[in-house]
Amino acid sequence: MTTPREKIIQTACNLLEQQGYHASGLNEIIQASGAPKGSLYHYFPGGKTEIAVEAVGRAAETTARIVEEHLAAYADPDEGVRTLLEEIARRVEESGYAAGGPLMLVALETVNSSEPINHACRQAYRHIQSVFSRRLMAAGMNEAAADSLALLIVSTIEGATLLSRTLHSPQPLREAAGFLAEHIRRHLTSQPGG
Amino acid sequence: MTTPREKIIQTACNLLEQQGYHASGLNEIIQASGAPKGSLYHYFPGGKTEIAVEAVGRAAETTARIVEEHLAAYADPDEGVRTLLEEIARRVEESGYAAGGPLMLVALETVNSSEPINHACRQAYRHIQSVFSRRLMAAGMNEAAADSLALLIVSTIEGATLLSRTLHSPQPLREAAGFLAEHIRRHLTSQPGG
DNA sequence: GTCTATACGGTGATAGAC
DNA sequence: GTCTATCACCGTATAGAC
Repeated sequence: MTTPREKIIQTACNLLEQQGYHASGLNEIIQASGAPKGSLYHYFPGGKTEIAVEAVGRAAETTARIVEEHLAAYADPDEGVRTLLEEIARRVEESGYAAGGPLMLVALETVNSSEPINHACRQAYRHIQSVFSRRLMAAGMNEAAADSLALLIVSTIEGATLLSRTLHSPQPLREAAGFLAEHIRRHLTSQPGG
Repeated sequence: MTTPREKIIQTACNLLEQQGYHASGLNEIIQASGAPKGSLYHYFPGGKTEIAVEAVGRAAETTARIVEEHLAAYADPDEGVRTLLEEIARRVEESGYAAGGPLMLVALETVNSSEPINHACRQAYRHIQSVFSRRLMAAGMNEAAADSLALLIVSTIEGATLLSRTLHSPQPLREAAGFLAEHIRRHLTSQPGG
């Protein structure tokens, strides 16, 4: 069942990722989604803000699922993170550096202008952080250390994606992949249960 | 000598940093700068795009100077980077997470929509990267290794700033400070001349 | 639920007087 | 150099018919 509401949210996800909040007009979103134009405010009484909040939540779910899949596919978290970064680099490059980091642009644009959207972005990043953190705890780290390292992982991924897109090069993401994998492995092997 | 052109560029720097390109209107920039409104296209025949290009260049110079000062103030690059990150965290926190990372927002907004502005952002990041790289080479690293590590440093700073602003917490920047300093020190001590 | 029409303010940019 | 007036377009949001 693909409701008009669903199509609008998914289209908004892509447009916000590539263009950002202010550059993505309501008309553009509706037209690209193929959803009926007249029922926009029927499905989203909160207007553009509500669409963005829903899109950010959707982007967070999608991202968290991808992260989980990569982390679950390898016996060691450092290898999971490394392949995740390589996959991100592949996707960013494949899109011609037009896509990648579905949250960062909206997060920055709205940090000072929309409390509801900022709240959604915070929840999104905290959710993704928790996925990394749980995996690190399962590998033997205590909660505080896992949370700290998970936050660093998310920060590094976002920064490397930002630089890769801006510089039109996968190098920042590839550098980050090696750096993160090395750091994670070191922290795990220095743990009591390592 | 503070020409109207100069005032406009500096005002644009601040507004672009806080709100981004699409959210900062020409009227807003002119009014906030106190510059005469009628001479906008006399000083900037290229319109809004030219203002943004100039502002990005100015932001890059300012940032590079701050980085250089911190790196020059310490005998070891890892300590310079650590205090730089702490200074950034202080500034971001002090602004109420409204400012920080003068380039990232414009860089992301324009990566797919304005070639001239993207070019300015690329030059800006490359310039800042070279400041780190030169300091690492002075500490004994070879050029390739220094460039790689410098790119990672820039990526990590940008990502941590992004997360700190979004989450309204200095923690991402503080985590990044410790991890980067540790990583840099390790790389330097494993070098031949370390 | 979906449509069309429209209100209302804003945008970047230009023209021409001074 | 600076001003005012104005352009054509776009934005979000709403009203009312069906």
